[in-house]
Formats: sequence, structure tokens, C-alpha cells
Amino acid sequence: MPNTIRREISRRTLDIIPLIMRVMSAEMRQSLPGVQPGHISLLGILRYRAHTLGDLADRLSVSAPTMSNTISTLEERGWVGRRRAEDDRRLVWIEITEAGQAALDKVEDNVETRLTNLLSDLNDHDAATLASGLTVLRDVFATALESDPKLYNE
Amino acid sequence: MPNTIRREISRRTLDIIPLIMRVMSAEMRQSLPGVQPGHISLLGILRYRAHTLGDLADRLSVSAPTMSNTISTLEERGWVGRRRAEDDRRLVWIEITEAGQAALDKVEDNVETRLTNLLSDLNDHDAATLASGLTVLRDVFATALESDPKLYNE
DNA sequence: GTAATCCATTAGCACTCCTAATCATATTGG
DNA sequence: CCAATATGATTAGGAGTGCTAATGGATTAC
Repeated sequence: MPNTIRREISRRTLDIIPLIMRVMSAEMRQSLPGVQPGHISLLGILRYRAHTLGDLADRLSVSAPTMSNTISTLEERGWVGRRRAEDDRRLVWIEITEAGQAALDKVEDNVETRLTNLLSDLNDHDAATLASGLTVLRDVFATALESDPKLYNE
Repeated sequence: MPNTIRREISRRTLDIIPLIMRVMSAEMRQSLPGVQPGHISLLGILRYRAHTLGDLADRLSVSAPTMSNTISTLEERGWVGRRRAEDDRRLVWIEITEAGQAALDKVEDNVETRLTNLLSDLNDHDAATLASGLTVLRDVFATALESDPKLYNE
């Protein structure tokens, strides 16, 4: 298979991803005013365990100051809490609160439901195609970020 | 096929799209400082023909004031031009300039190349799967936006 | 010809994002 | 053991996107 195919996939990705992002952002805004995709990614990471601030900045590919500001915003809303690490007092642990968990659940549920409705028009074959395609897509990008995270942190 | 599959696809989409968006944003920033995904979408639309400001706002699902501001930013960079419509003087036509065309080409080429590299690790079967999946994905969301654009413009 | 409508802009606010500079805490080397 | 260096978070300052509400023209409808 010629590499032209891969170029074509890139072009298509570049077209489609921002489109989907817009739909998702609009959905989120609608389901909980003031919430942004970044907040949901953040809360999604914190759902399973606490992380340090720098760790979160790396994960989301933003600078430390940006993460600090964003955390302050979510802290004011009562969705996350800061806690100084006791063993290394330079570190700050960020943990999700009950309210944060609730906000995350609500937005995820609303957006997921809306997406599911969009997908209900698909026939089974197309649905299967989409599912496999997404898996490939995730693997490609997840591998890229893991193998060379620094590339995306500057 | 049970609807659970479609719910699973939604969940996966919600996970993956922001990840890809981050990679793409980082790429764009790197290839041309100050440029944002929204700019590229905008210039991409203007590449083929001029649009009115309100038209662009609808297409990108942002409010008219937001679009007006963004156009002003791009105008200052010399990437687009404003022109009052002569037949209906309420309208403003936005057109891409040579410099805008060049900026668009540069960023698209850089980001596409980077994506293509990421994809070069894929075997042919996975590449084909991805290509089909993206087509389905685009159709789902494009249909949604066309059929009910108002839903995403508030 | 006045009222209603439509399109773009301005004003003002919240937020993300950046870099550079600062502060506190740990670690390392002489 | 203490000074220099490194590390993690924050503050300051600036650019940008996004919103709603209000304003100003231009057009259409009655």
C-alpha cells in the first residue's frame, strides 16, 4: 500500500477532529455552564487517583503555570482540592472532590448520551468499522505521546 | 448488535478526540507561532471562496462577536481581508490573502507530515481500518451539524 | 415611512494558554 | 555542613478565544 494512503488519512484527521471537538464542546457547555473539555479530561484523570500538579501538566501537555491556574479555577468551584505532599514539600497533590466527581459524571453522561444518539443512525457494519478505527487511532496517538512526551510540552 | 456498542464508541470518542486535538495543537504551535486550530479551520474554509462573517460563525459554531474578533486578529496578521458587500451593505465578505494562503499551506503541510510519520508504523490492514473508520466518523458528525446547526450555535 | 429585522461591531467579563521571574524545598559537591 | 544547583509551584503580564448584552447601520415588511 502506497504511503499516499497515510497522507490521505492525515488530511482526513485534520478535517474531522476539530469538527468533532466543536460538537463536544458545545454539548459540554450545554450540559454544565462554564465547563470546558480540558476540565473533563482533568477530572477524568483524577477520578482514579490523585496526581501532582506537574504530573497533570505533563499529561495534558500544558505548562505548569497554566495547570496551576486551571486547578485554581476548579478549586474555586469545589471540584478539586490541593494538598501539600508531606514527604516532599515542593509537591502539591491534586485530588477530585465529591462535587467534582458529580460534575464529571453529569457531563460525561450527557455528552455520551448525545453521541450515542448520533450514532444510532449507523447500521451495524458501520458501527463496527468505526469502533475498530477508533482503536487504531487511539493506539497511534497514545504511543506517540508516551514515547516522546517532551515533544508536546513546549 | 446491541446499543451498548454505540455507547462504547461514544466513550472511546470522548477519550480519544481531546488527545488528538492536543497533539495537533502542539504541532501547529510549533510550526507557526501564534496559530491555533481554529485559524486553520477558518483559512481552510476560505481557501476555496470568500464567505460572509455570519456564515463563518455558523460554520465554526461560534458566536458572531467571537468570529468578528478572530477575523480582526487574522486581519492584523494579513491573512484575511474584509470587504463590505455592495448589494447588501450589512454584509461583510471575508477573503483569504496570499499570505494567509501561504500560512495555511505551511501549517497543513507540517502537521500532515508529522501525522503521516506517526501513521507510518501502521501495517496496511490497520491503515485501511483507520481510513474507513474516519469516513464513518466524519459522516456522522457532518450530518449532525448540517441537519441541526442551531443546536450547536448557542 | 415607520417598525421590525438582520448583520456586524463594541464593551466587558471569564477562561485558557504562553514566557519570565520568583519563592520554597531538596539534593549535590566541595 | 553549607553553598550552589535543581526542582516544583506560583505570580505577573500579555495574547487569544469564547460568551452575553448593548449599539449602530442597512434592509425588509407592513
